Amino acid sequence: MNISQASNSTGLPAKTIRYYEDIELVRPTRSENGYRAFSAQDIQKLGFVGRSRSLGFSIADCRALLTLYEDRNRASADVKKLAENHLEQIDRKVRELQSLREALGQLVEHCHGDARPNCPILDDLANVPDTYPDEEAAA
Amino acid sequence: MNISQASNSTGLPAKTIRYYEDIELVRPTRSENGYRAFSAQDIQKLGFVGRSRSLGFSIADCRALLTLYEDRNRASADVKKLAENHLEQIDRKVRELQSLREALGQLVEHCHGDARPNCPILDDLANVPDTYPDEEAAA
DNA sequence: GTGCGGCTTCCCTTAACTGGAAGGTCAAGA
DNA sequence: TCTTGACCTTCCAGTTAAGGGAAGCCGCAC
Repeated sequence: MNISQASNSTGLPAKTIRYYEDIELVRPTRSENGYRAFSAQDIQKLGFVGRSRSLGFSIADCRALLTLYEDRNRASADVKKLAENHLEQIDRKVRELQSLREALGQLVEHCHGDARPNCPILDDLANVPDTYPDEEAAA
Repeated sequence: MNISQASNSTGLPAKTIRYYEDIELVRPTRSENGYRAFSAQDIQKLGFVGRSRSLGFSIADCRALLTLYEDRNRASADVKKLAENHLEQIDRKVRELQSLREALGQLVEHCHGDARPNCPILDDLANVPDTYPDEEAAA
């Protein structure tokens, strides 16, 4: 199987597949003409990595998952631990983004957004903490 | 003001400040000995950038915000628009992460996580869609 | 034999820094 | 005066996970 067919089978761009070979996630053999030759197993591994990546696992995680995947004596607890760590990272990121969203949302809400130059968003970024940020000071 | 003092005042690492000079976000003057000399305005701009960055704005956004900040005739609508675009990006990212979290959470939930090798997480990544993923097929 | 698509390698670019090496500057202490 | 140590400088490389593009084989159809 040539690289373009591997690409079609996995949904991964050819460039990405070459990159994955470069970092030794897969090791396709070579045909006599020098073209990469992907086995069904290679395709399987590429698909595995693609799905892992789409779940947000890093390449390092994917490598670990592949190793576990190929280890017939692995403990599912090991896999679960890896996935749970990743889950925690996701949760952290979501919380972070939400608090950020909150802060920026506040700012946007208080900006009248017209042709006048006065702008609470810029004021806040410039660290001119006036009036609105907390209502307690405005009482 | 030397770079370490600028760093203390703004909370930005010295390395980052040098980088910001490199990409011309700030243009500190130089002392006779070649050291960077930061004015109060420079500090103000660095702080502005730091706060914008911590709200997740890209450097390109920061540059635009700085330009607006320094434009006495800017319309607050321009700033608001930039911020709102950014808000949308954040919302998109949060939704994306949440659906990802959902998918991975499902997988983790169904993994018994013990010493046995059988693991639904790996099965899913290997694209062996059996039993659990949708209950409709298990009926 | 020549065109064209597919394949190869190689190098550059991305975003936003961070780390580290080699070397100049400055103030204090022996 | 010399030295030590902290601080400063520039420059180069590395990070993540690829993407773009150039230069040059390979293979097949016309």
